[in-house]
Amino acid sequence: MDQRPRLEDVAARVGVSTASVSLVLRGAPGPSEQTRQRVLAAAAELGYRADRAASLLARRRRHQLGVLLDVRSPYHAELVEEIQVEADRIGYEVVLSTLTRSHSEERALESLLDFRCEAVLLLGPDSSASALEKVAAQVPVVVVGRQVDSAAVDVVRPADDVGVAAALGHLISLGHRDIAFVDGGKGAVATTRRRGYRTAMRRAGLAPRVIAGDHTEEGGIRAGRALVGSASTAVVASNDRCAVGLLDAFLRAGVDVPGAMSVVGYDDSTLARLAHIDLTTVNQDAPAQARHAVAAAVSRLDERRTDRVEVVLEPRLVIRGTTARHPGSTRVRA
Amino acid sequence: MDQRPRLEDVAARVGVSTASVSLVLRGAPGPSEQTRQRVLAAAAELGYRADRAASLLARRRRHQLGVLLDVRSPYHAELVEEIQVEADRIGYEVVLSTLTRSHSEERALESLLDFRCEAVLLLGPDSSASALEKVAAQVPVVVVGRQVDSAAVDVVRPADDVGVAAALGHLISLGHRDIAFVDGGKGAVATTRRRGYRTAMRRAGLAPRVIAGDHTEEGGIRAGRALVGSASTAVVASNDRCAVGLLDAFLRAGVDVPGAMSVVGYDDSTLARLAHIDLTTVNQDAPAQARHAVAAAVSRLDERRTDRVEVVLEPRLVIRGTTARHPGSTRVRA
DNA sequence: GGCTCCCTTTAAAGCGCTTTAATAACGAGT
DNA sequence: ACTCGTTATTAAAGCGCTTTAAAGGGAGCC
Repeated sequence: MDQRPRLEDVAARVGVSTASVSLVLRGAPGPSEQTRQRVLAAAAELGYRADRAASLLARRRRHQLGVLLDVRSPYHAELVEEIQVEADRIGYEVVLSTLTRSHSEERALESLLDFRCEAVLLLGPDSSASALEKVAAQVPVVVVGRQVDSAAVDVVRPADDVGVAAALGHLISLGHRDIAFVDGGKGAVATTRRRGYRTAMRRAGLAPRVIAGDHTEEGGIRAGRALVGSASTAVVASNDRCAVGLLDAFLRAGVDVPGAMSVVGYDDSTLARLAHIDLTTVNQDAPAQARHAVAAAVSRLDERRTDRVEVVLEPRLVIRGTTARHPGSTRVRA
Repeated sequence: MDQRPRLEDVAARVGVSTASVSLVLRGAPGPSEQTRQRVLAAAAELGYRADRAASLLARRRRHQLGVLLDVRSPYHAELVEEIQVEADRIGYEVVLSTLTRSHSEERALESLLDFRCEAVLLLGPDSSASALEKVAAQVPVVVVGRQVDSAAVDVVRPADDVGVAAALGHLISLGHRDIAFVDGGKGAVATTRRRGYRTAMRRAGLAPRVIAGDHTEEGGIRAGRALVGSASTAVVASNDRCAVGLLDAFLRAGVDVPGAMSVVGYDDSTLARLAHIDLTTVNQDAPAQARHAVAAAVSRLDERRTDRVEVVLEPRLVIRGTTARHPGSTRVRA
């Protein structure tokens, strides 16, 4: 067996046309029960599997969603899993494309377009609104996780400002005033969170303090060092990985968390849930985001929706062990 | 623009045949410089992108490698990144398929076959040797990360027994005798490591002690609880995530690591490198594995290799902060 | 001017499947 | 017996691209 069996081979074996075989294998109405049985038997014997490239080409509809992700992000992994499940449920296939050091966002996206996905879901993309619009002209685009100022793309995102504000509110209610924010870098998601922090601080009449950082543990560690000995008694990190870096730096510097310093993360990744870490953080409900994202794509495709959709999900503050009352205002066990 | 431009549209615009356009766009020899320029210009103007399904179908070769992974595994993420880079370099595309709760390994693999990947790389698959052989009858299969008793599939794997033995050797040289192992569950990779542990312990004349567990932090935490108060003074975990769970359990139980208990992980994931965790662990050189795996696939395809290849890479023990001398044999600062 | 020869271009035949319009088969109805 | 309706089956036309054999067009040479 050097060649895989083709539709024609199955047809020949049963003694019917390829059309009949095609109909049977896709469960389309038409073929009689007898034909159906014989075709199925023959297909099984030959180990026949349809060539997806050929079916895609012949079919008008492709029922295929492209997902752009960063395979190294645990948060994306969570989203992908949920997207996959949801797509499965409604009969769509999912094509994954990840960015790597040799595969820029643009490149990975092109790869998805070459597959002629009917729609693409972009997880936390950094592309500009105009770049996204260009893509949206070809295929429905759903951006997950960040805001996009464009009428052309659908957006499903957590209300980052609300999430950050909730984190801040929690800290403020604990008596903290000097609350720093560790930045997540130049990315779109990071930018929104930083802005949310600035706004919420201003509203509370507090002075914002943004420390440079990024969305990795390393960034958190560097920021943590910068914070040691500062006036800040609490800090919000742009994401959980960064927060873990902070915890690390504080641990090494002998800064007691949450005794002397409260820390809040963002994402509620599995990391945060570890008892070891037990991080107070903000949960973004990945399953709900996945469902909405898939629904947005599919409603464009199957229901010919044309108006823009923006789903903003309320994040939920998850209070764990890294936050406590302000050291000055405490004296609890006097 | 309701339809994307086709080859024919570009051809019409330039006033040449589709054949010429195809040749130009793929950089094939033939077309004159002038034609080339005009075609490229027209293609750019129209924003033309080839339909991959159509090209794949028309082309004999597909230059496409399928990768089966678990998107939630950080170790797989690392491998995928390297595979992607390597494939890029030699002009292959990569199709990703992940297992999720709705997408079993079998299902994800089928998906890859439907894409008519020329070869598939399976990251730590749990399928039986016979199931793998069935797949290998259709397409070259490279299993990454575990042993497979079959002449039909290529294997690229770390010498897990050597890695576990190295971990054990390190602990033994530190004076430990009661060294437990936290199991990784029923998976193939976990099985190999468990066996490696048993063998190495026997060789050293020590009594093995295997604690139930799995490859998650939760599993580590449970195992850690079971170990508290036991005779063991050191423990090797089946992977890093599990080791992190152990650390967590010990921390909460007030067991000093590495003072009273040494811990060794497996994978050298980014997790382990965190200063916070600073886990002694075993590095498996993901880039090298990725390179070998891609090379194995490609040599079957491009060089018509037919004999089996098994690459066994020596893992490297990375000593960090979670291991120390046996508490009894210490008295260092007497 | 006629004839090679080489370089460029193209017509046309698929790749393996889907889909539609048409055909065949077969009773039922009158 | 003949028409009409149904239902089962298939021939054939693509889907958008690649590829090969053959055509076209000069340039160079005698």
